Amino acid sequence: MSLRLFNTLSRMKETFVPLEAGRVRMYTCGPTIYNFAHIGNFRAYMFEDLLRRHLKYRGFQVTQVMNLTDVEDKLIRTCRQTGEALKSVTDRYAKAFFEDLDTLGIERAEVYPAATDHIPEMVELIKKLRGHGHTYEANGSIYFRLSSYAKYGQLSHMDMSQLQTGASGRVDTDEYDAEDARDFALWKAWDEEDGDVYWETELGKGRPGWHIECSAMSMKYLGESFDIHCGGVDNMFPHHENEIAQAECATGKTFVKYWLHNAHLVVDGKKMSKSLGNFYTLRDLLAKKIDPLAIRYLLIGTHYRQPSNFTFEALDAASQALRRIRDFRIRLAELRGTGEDLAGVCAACETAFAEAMDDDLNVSGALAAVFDFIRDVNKLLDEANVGADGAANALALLDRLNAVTGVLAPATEAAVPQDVLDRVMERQQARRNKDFARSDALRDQLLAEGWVIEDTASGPRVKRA
RNA sequence: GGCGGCAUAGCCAAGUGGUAAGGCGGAGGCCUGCAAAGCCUUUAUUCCCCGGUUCGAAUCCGGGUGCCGCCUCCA
Repeated sequence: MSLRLFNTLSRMKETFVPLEAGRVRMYTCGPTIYNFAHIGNFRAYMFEDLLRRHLKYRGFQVTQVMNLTDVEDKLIRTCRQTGEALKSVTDRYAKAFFEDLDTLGIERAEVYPAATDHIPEMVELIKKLRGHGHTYEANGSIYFRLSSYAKYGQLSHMDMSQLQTGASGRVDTDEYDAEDARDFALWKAWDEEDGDVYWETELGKGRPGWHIECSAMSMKYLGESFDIHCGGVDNMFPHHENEIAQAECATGKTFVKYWLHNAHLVVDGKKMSKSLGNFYTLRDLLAKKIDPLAIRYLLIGTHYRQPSNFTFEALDAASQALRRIRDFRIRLAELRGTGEDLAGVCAACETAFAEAMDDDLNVSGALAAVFDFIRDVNKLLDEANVGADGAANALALLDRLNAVTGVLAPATEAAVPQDVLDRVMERQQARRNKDFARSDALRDQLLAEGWVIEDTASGPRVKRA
């Protein structure tokens, strides 16, 4: 079975066939680095991480590009208000962004181009569009003339004549000098509010419009046509439509083959907002001592095109699920001797897992296969039929599937302190002496300190609570 | 006002025409000195509501209700 992905262009699942055999080039819309990213943002990056990991699992060589938007209206406003230099703000939040990616186990993309490092590329692209007659100038700014591109709206399937200007309430249309409010800026002429944020270019003194960076940088690193472009559903219109218009009007080629959009995250069934008190950055959750892998588990657990409901109850369930996985790995790692090689159950699990993932990244189905496997193997372990060889096969399988999901790794256990080990031994001695009052007291005491004691056939096992 | 998506158990969540995956939680049992872990049984006669199509609908169609997204720089 081959990988099928839901393409927004066709609104259908399509068999994935890359432009170049064995290789995937993908562009994923990245953050505006003017603040800490919130868990809704991370849902998008998590989905893209899952996609790249599965592509790699399926043997593709992946080149992923994620932009960092480091010049933009809000950013300039912030700098104006605080007096801090643009670069200083963006450096700080870029650093925080990468720390957060590491915390969540999100793999690094191959390239993270920043907009301000690619002004010449954007200027070149705008010049090309101007040469092809797709632009006009007004008060020093350069706009893209939408009416010059008949295919506009192909992605969002929007009927341009039905759009209500300013309906979102997000834009003060008076700010625009465009001939038609639907035209968008490619290059914005400098004005006083921009302060020292400007570039002197052939297009004049100013700064790029937001959409142009993605067209310019994606084509620079991935070519004029590439395989996959991802982003949140909110970016479908107008951002991605504009990217298509800019790229295809400049090159005359198809820009992107597969467009993938992730649905949003809600918290307790409601839109995340500061006024509702349900707005969380990753750092907010870490401050609550939440296991970042539980956040990863939760974010990954809902199919990317379904709205996901983030609740603390679900987060707790995710922690418990991780514990089950980790305990299972501990149990396997302790096995000695020889026995059942588990080849059959391993193969069945991997097939079911891969088929689910191939179906537009059905990660819920894939994880269900893993839990079926865990239950089946636990049963065999209870029957004492498995040895180190079978355990090695099972652990190797978990490692392979962990490379895709990132939630099947062993617990990172710090060494157990000697005084804890001493008391475990003391308890064991008390048990041999049938002094259960003493042994239970020691167990309670250790539990209160965060250590769980489990008595197994081969002796006591110590774990973090 | 226009366009699009979603609604499945206490919670999270698969399934999109053939009789409800999986995880968490709850209940009972096995194991255990007692626990924990693990295993077994159980927990939605039913998939937001009302109609319709069909031998058959959570799945298709129509109408509601609710939530979410977009309508010119929000993942």
